[in-house]
Amino acid sequence: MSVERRTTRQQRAVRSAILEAGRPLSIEEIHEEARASAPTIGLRTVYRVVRRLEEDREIAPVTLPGKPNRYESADVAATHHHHFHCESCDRVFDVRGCVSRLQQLLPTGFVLAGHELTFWGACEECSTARSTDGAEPGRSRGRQVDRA
Amino acid sequence: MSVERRTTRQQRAVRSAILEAGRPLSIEEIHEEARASAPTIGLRTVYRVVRRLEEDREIAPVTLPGKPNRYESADVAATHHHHFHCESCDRVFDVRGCVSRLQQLLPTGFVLAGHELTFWGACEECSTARSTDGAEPGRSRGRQVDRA
DNA sequence: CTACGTGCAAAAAGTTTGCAATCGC
DNA sequence: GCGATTGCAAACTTTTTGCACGTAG
Repeated sequence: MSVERRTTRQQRAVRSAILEAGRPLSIEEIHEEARASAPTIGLRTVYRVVRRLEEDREIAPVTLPGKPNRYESADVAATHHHHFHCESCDRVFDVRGCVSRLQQLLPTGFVLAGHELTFWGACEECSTARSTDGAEPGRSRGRQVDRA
Repeated sequence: MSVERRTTRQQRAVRSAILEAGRPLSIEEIHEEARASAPTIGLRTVYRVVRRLEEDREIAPVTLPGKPNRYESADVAATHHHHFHCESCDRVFDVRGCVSRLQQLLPTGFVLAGHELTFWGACEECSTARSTDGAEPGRSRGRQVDRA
């Protein structure tokens, strides 16, 4: 019945990459991050582990307009929030809070099941870099950026 | 110098399909709609005409999470609004109005360039159909659904 | 007379899979 | 040792484009 589950270095690498990122990661970002602790890990494995984590409800997909899915901790996803896409470094950040009275925007008869609010622009690092000397934060390690 | 421009039946079919739909259409929807007035039109032509209309700023792309682009009249796009995706019939409708004070949701230092608010659920036709007898509005001709 | 339209094949981009070698347990 | 797991390359999907040739403004 139950499928045997083995815990491998690769699985741990993928899991912690996502859970500790503090922001939604794309498959490629997960791959890069996971290579730090499992240098030989291939895309094949990243996709499979991500899928399994998703099935196990440990992580949740984040869909953005025009972009492939990203993934974040299911715990984070459970708290209603939205996303900011930095057009400069292509990273995505969580944005706490939301707006109210959305249903009233809809035409009569429409049943609201959910919504997604996506912001875009420049993240703190990129806007700072550009206004000072034009350096590209680009590939720097993502960190949690959130304020009270 | 100037490029000769010929007006063909196919071009007119694509243009009016989009401009008169009253909601954003996918390439496939445009294709279907255009076939009504230009029965032999191929997908290749739809893509090319849509691109040209986009370059000429007659229409504007609408990007939704996880979906291919749709297109709507540039005039409509010029008025700030958002979109509702019906999960039942897969059509997208315009939603007038917006919410305020968005910048204050962002972390300090983030520069906001734009945002997109996408709703999903059941449109009027689909929610009505399901609550009465379960009929599928599905492929019915799209019409403007908007209220004051 | 050329720009335009068409069908088809195949490129991009992203994701998934076949299968032999590997390595937890 | 056994079989789940891995990793590379290749297959797949979906959307978009290049080409060669016929059509039509």
